[in-house]
Formats: sequence, structure tokens, C-alpha cells
Amino acid sequence: MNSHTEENYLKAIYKLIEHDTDVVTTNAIADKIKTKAASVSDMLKKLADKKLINYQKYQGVSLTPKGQKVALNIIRKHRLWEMFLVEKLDFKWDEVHDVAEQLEHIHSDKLIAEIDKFLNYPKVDPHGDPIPDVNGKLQLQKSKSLSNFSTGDILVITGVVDHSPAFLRYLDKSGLALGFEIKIKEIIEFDKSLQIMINKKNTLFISLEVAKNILVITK
Amino acid sequence: MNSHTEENYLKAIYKLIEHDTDVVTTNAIADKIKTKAASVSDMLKKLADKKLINYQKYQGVSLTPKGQKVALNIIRKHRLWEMFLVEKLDFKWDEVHDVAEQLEHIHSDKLIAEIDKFLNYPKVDPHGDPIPDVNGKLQLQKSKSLSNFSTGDILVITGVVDHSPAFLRYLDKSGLALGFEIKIKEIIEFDKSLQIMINKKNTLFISLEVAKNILVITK
DNA sequence: AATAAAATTTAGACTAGCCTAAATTTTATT
DNA sequence: AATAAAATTTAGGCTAGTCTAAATTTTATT
Repeated sequence: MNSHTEENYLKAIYKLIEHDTDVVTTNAIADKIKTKAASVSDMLKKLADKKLINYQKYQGVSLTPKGQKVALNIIRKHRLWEMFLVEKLDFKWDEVHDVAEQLEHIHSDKLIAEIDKFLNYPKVDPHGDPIPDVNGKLQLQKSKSLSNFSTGDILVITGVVDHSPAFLRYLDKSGLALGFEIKIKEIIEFDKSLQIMINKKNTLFISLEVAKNILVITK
Repeated sequence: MNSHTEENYLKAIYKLIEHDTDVVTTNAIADKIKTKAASVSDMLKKLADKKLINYQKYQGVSLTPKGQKVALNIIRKHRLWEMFLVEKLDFKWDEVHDVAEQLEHIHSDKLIAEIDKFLNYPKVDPHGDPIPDVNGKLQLQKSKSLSNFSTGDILVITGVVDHSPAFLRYLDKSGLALGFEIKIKEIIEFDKSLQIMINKKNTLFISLEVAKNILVITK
């Protein structure tokens, strides 16, 4: 049986590995799940015994196929639950994380299959993150950060990098949401901030920091 | 913080006290939650320290108002989740218990309020059990066991005593469901089994044991 | 290459919950 | 009322997961 805690470790490792390196450090994990490095070391030994991770003392860890499967299943459940909360229960996209963090550990294949059906098999969650399928397959994200584009480019918002409620509420307040069209009117020389037009209607200035955290595809 | 385990103890105590005595024994609790009496003794001390139960060594336990509130809140969540599973996700009434047993421990007031709203504020769960309101108030059940009635009585099924999947599936197979009308055609002298007519259409024999586990009100 | 700093692991201890076996208290029976 | 049986509690131990402090290994810097 996979405990709640074990699942959280595997998910953390998966997420740390996802974009960056091919190996995660003990400290990075400790940081991510808000525990101490010593506790992580303990747990890594146990996960390795169960063949869920590849682990050599002092050398960092990666997930075995078995561990990756567990991690992706948790992520699938997390994202489906987030979708459910937003689509069916009127949660805002900045309110779903903590509850989904609990719901993702409910064990019932039927339950998650029915939720998936109830939501009509969504491909992405409310933040634009892809939802792995039952086999752990992920649609690869071809979107890039808004900060990579140039004046005149016309783009569509597909996701966010930062998922913090503070950032998400800022986007709401600025009238930015997934699926909205953005045209880069100007990139300000001084601080690289962007003047953008949203849905051909409103113009808005956003900082480089904000632009970095908005994911888009070209239209 | 109320742990998962703590909540299960309080729920068990509530359910054991519900109909019968005013005090529960250690063994009864051990039995209910499938643990050993020694473990229960340990836990009772802790619950008493937290003022969740009234407990004197060797004298059995009852819930304090604080403990009762926790128990009723868990029961509320359990029954709302069962309702959700049946009404929205196509679960059968014999399939919901184990999943609801997990879902009842999710902590989020907003979540359960939204589920309640989504279901349009149901008063009873799929088994006919009343759903406590946010304050822990319970609609009192005025239904009685079908075994208490006599030939000629016309009744409506409102609930079940036994909640086991086996019994529930037997009812399904026999064409019995909540809200259905029953007329007692005859009570067989020999074994007190009943011949009943369902919804003025089909007749059926049921054992005394089965009759005892069906709750009804007079029409 | 040697050493200092940083990262990681080990040792030893703690808590929540559980267990078995032994001791104690209550209840039932003579 | 005394004793046997049943119920309950205590004592002592176990596991999962956490922690701090100390030891070890790796990495960075001189």
C-alpha cells in the first residue's frame, strides 16, 4: 500500500525533476515538502527499498518507472479534482490547491474514473496544466513563457508558472485568464516590462516578472 | 487538529450510543473499529484529555458536546458524500460506503457547503439516513421496522437497518427501493415471514430477518 | 592538492497508534 | 460473600515518520 506520505514524496520528486535536472537533491525535497533533510534521507532509503526511486547515497534520486507511475497517478487525481472544484462547485482557481492536495490521496479507481467522465474527460486543469491519462501519459506542453516573445506577437494564454493564490488573484484582477488573447504592444526598454492588449480590448502593463509566469502559445 | 483516527473513534462512539445505551464499552468500540481493547483504552485517555469524551476508568464512555459536534460533522460529511456519489457519479447504494469513509475526513468547510448546495440540500442519504445540518442538528427518524406491522398495513420504505452491500444488493434484486410502497398481504404463521405487494404490482416473500432490516412509515 | 563549506547521512530520541501479555477491576455465579 | 469469569487497563514494545545534533561525504575555494 502507498501511504499518503510516500505519495507526497514521489509527487515532490516528480515535480522537481519535471523541468530541470534528471536527479533531485535531498535538500530540494526537504524544501519542497517542508521537512528536514534528515527526514528525507530516512524516507529515501525506504522508497529505494520498495523500488520506487533510484537512489545512491549522496548522489540524488530519480523515480523508477514504478515510482513515476504512482506520482503521475497522484498528479492526475489532483488535477481532475481541481477541475471538478472549479467546474462544478464554483471554486476560484486560486482556491483549489489545498483541498485538491487532500482529495488526491483518496483511493478509488472507480471514483476517479467517474469524476473524469463527469467532467467530460478534460485534457488540462484550471491552471492549464495537462492532466495525465489513466496510464500516466501526459500531453506535452508546447507553450512558452510570455517573456520570450516580441513586440507585435499575438498569443493565447495557456497556463501559468507560479500557482500561488496571490499571483492568480492578480491575474483575475488584471482581467487575464486562460484562453484570452494577448498582443504585445511594446516592450519597455527601461525594465523590460510589457504593454499588452487583451482580447483586442484593454491595454495593460505587466512586469517582466509577471510575463515570465504567464505561459502562451502563438495564435 | 482532529486526526483521522480521532474522528473515527468519535464517530464509532456516536454510532454505538445512538440507539442503545447512554454509555459505550471499550470492547464495543474495539469491535466496531477493528482494533484491540488495549488500543482503545490508550485512545480513550487521549480523547478524555481533549475533553471530547466523558470517561472514567472501567465505566464506559460518552461524548461531550464538543465530541458530539465532531462526530456529527463527520457523519454529515459521510452522508453528503454518499449522496453525491449516488446522485452525480452513478454509484450504486451498495458501493458508496468505503469511498465515503475516506472522503468524510477531507477538511474544508467550503467544500462540504458547496457539495450540499450542488445536491440541493438533501435531508437524507441514499440509505434513508438523515443528514445532520451544519450545526449537527438531526431530523429525527420516525420510521419503524417493517416487522412491527400487521396484515393489511400500507407502508412506504424509508430506510434500512443493515447497510451491508449484500443486503442492499438483495433488496435491489427483489425490486425494493426507498420510496416504494409496500402492502402486507400476509404474515406466515410458520416462520413469521411476510408476503408483501410492492407498488401495487409484484408480490414477494421476505423473511422476518429481512423485514426487521427494512424501515418504513405508514402511508 | 589541501582545506573550508555545504550537503547529506547516521545516531538517537520523540509521538501517534497499534500490539501482546500481564495486572487490575468489575460482573456474574456459586 | 467468596470466587470465577469477563472486561478493562497498564506495561512494555513495535512501526512510520519526524526531529536535533553529530559524523561523514561531496563540492568549492584557496
